[in-house]
Amino acid sequence: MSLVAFRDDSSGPSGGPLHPLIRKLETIIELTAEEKTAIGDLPFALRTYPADSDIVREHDRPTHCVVMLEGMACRYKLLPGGKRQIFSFHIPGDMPDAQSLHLDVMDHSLATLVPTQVATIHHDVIRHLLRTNPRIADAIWRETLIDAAIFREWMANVGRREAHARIAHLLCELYTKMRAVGLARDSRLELPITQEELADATGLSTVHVNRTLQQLRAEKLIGQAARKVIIQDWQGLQRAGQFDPTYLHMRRGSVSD
Amino acid sequence: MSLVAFRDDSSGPSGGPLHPLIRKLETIIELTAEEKTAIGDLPFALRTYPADSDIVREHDRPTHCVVMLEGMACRYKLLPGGKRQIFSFHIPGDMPDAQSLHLDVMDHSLATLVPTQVATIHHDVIRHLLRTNPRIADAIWRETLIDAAIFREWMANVGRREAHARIAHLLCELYTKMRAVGLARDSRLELPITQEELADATGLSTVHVNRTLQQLRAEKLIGQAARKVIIQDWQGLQRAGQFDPTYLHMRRGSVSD
DNA sequence: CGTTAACTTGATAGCATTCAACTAGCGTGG
DNA sequence: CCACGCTAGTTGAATGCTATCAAGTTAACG
Repeated sequence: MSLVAFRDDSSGPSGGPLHPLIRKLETIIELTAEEKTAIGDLPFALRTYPADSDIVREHDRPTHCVVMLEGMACRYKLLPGGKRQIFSFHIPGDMPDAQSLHLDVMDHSLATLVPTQVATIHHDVIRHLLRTNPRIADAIWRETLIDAAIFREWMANVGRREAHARIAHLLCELYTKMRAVGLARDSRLELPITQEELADATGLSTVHVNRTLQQLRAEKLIGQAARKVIIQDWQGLQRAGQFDPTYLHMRRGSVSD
Repeated sequence: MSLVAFRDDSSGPSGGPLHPLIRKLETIIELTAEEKTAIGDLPFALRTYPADSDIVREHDRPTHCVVMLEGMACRYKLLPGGKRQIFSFHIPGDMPDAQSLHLDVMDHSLATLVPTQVATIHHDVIRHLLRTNPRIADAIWRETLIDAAIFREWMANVGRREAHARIAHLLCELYTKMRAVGLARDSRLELPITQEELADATGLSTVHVNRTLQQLRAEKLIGQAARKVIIQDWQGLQRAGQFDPTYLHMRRGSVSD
């Protein structure tokens, strides 16, 4: 059902396995037919990971980049003492370790949340693509800058908002991002994220996340549902989370509601 | 006295106003003479700002990039409710709004902490430089990725460390970064940062920052000094802050002690 | 239908905030 | 030259948000 979201409406019959990446880049720039072909023809390897497994680990020296095709992943770091901070969630089309093109050692890890399929592409291949297609290089650079903007917003979220707003803000962001790539619609999003992961993303304890979600439900901002979030009051949720999507740098028209 | 740190030891007699940028890039890659000339010859405008004034504001659409020449600045965002989160501190050589090359609207502000001199360079000029000097483009992309790595570390700092470690970690980072460009030495760094700014960078209250600093002093990790931090126990401070400089992605040899 | 992971609930403890007042340092001006 | 005034830093008391601990409940899954 949700696969419909990935169908290629604009680039002809095939689509190809790397299509989610093309689709994602097209939310940034218009790609020419040649550019789409250049991406679609990239040699890659398909890899499938079970839930909760590391794709790339801190201290690794990757030789390949990862393109998300299906599933969901997160970047995180474990601190001495055992606490974990999650930095971002990633959905199909994302290239979560683009930084490894320029930074040789990983300073954090990338892990799956659910069974996930990715394409791995050798750095040399991508570097050649970027050298010969400056517009694609710019688009990917832009992507990494948006990543950074999201990190900043999360920093503000964790540092200066209280639990209620933090959770609301995160839900607003996830809904907005997933909606933009067709993974959510009608105020309904599949969220394969446990409360523990929500806690590690917001700097809270699981217990407090649980209570805060209950409060949001009591306020009729979101609805009850297993592994799924139903937004009952989008305006209210944005208000509660002080959500202003500017930092996502989406194109006009793709911002929801 | 600290101006000595800016003198150009490697590139001949002049240096030129943009020398801090060249120096900074040289901590990333070896620049050829031609590349240094290309940067040194960039047309720019000098601008001087008093302390506590905005250089770029949220929602601006910059047409120029800023290169820090002298002083200190920070990036921040004000949240509804009046709270402020500081995302980063910037020192001479930094290009704090490089993102404006690819993201048209500012999602945060850039402000001075002390009287500060910057060079502004038109986007078109920089874009031309990057197009004709791919290695410089890569170096600057790399810089923006390190920025992002620092954001992540700060997120973990704010989200998962308690006050004592947070402050210690921040001091370790500032010392390491400033030492790398010659703005600190002998465990001594000039820190024109108020406790309020420290608080907004760590997600704490000024009162708690004050008490935490006192504790660090009582533990003999740092020394008492106005507008200056003297590190009395570098090993201990790193331990207290769980500081591991990997995320700064500095070249081997430039990491201190 | 048993087993485990995820979620929920209640009670207690604690780190950090807030409020309010006070001190120190420093530049300005009488 | 010292008073004034402002900013930055300091201190104490009270409150509160969130964590922790421990136990129970639900849901998912083979």
